[in-house]
Amino acid sequence: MMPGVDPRFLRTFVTVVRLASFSAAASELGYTQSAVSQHIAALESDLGTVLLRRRPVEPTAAGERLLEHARPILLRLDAARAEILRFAPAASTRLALGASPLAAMARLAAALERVRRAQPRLDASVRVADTERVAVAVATGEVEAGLVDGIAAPNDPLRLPEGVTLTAVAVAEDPLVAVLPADHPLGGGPPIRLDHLADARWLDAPDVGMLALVAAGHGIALVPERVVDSAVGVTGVPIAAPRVVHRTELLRTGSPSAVVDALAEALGGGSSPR
Amino acid sequence: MMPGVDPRFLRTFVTVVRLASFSAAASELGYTQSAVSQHIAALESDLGTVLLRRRPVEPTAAGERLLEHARPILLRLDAARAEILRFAPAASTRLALGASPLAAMARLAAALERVRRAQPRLDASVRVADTERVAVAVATGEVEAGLVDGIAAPNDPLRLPEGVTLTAVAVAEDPLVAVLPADHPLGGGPPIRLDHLADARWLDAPDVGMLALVAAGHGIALVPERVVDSAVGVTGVPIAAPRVVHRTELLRTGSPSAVVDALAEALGGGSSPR
DNA sequence: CGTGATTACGGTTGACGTAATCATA
DNA sequence: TATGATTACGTCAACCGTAATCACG
Repeated sequence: MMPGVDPRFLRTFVTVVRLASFSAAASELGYTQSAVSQHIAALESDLGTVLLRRRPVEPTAAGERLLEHARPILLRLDAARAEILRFAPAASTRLALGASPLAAMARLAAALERVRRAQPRLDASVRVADTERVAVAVATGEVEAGLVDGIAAPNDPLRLPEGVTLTAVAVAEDPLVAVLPADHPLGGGPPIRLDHLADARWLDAPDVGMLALVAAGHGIALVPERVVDSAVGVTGVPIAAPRVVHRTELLRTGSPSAVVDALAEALGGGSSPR
Repeated sequence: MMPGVDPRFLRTFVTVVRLASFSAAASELGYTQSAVSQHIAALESDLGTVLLRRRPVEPTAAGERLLEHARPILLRLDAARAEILRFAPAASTRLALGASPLAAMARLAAALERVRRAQPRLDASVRVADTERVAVAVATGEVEAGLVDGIAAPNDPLRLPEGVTLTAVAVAEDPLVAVLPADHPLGGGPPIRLDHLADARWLDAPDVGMLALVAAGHGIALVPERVVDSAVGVTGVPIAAPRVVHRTELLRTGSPSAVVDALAEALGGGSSPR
């Protein structure tokens, strides 16, 4: 009567779209070609709409819309499962971490060292990936916590992928300055309004290596203030209008965990719950 | 092998928690007491954790966490279903709307009138409810669109319930002023910083009727600028620090709809997609 | 004891696989 | 014609209801 869209069907649907093939999706998911066909047929009949064009396999407009719902739903479903599973086994000694490359690695190492002093038998490991993958890994329980960074408004949490809800503990927040070649006309002037620079050429990742590019006159970059001090050939110009910071956060799920608590403590985060 | 949390089980779980009873949930959902018990047992066994304490029925800590995932998941599942179902029937003539009470009703009526001139056979209706209910009604397809209002930062969309993703078309945005009794010490002074007023007494809905209360000295209110002009006995003080506006939005799903397009057009929204 | 949750058990539904058929590049 | 999607059909798991049992107030 009210069938309600089986998530398993959604999972095969997104897989079919990703691989653009029923049979490839079947083998990846451990189904037969037939089962996949039946899944898609069930969805299409239930929703009364064609979701895929076949040969070549590609989503219709309705299919595109369904995709935008399906991915966050599946993510959240996995996250829910992973989070509750954490309640079962009493305090494992594993502490797998995710970290995006630019997040303060040295600081993480120091914090881990401090945690290990209290818990010597801790089996800690760190995997490096981009911020989005780290967030998903934390949500789905692949890792216990993640250290990520990014650009945000002051006191605002970083943006996470849709469907991912995690607790963010702010670990660091550095004001950003716009960096210009030393001879740039805007250098040395008053604070810049970012919204007046809409058509300037941007280098948006706060990677120190990029300062060389800026010095060479190839663009404008946003970097933490303190990075600029040690660089030559560039000028740091404070930003007036939309105030932005480079923010580092420890991401964790809502389920209680002594080890993660200890790590958060060691990282010395002023808490900023979401 | 990877069972994956059946949403039907989640639905009975949240119902059981809401009603604090297995049997009540069973009758509401059209199941037997036994089936509900089996649903909860399946979840608990799958997740390896006790989710509910029985007699009285209440969620454990793990159950609480699961609830926070379950509700948005179920909402989103319904939303996905509803949105795709819209693709099936070619242009129904129904236009059910939701509206929160304070949103510009006169303006809505005028816009509807204009839409009906183009489509005389349109079966339009308006249901009034609070903003959250309106948002959910739009997401789940109960209504085609919703007119809502609320307080937000300039250019920021209104906050929607978790799990609800809709397109918001800004219909109006009025700067807010703090309203004080005419004899209030802060009146006539410089712009107020809201963050300096943390412990003042608030009346947070921008309802004109409340100006009377303010005039009588019962609190401080945030209201649209232009409302203050016509009121007596109160002073409007501009706000400096966290700039806030009273925002009115037309909420709609991502699925294309000629009628809703027409309505958005008639309301004259500067588009602000999400 | 009585209300309400759990367990036992059997029937029916429906998801999946095998295999045959159809369609398209 | 070959690769790949669909349809036909049989099987088996699991979901739900009936009914008996258990437990807490």
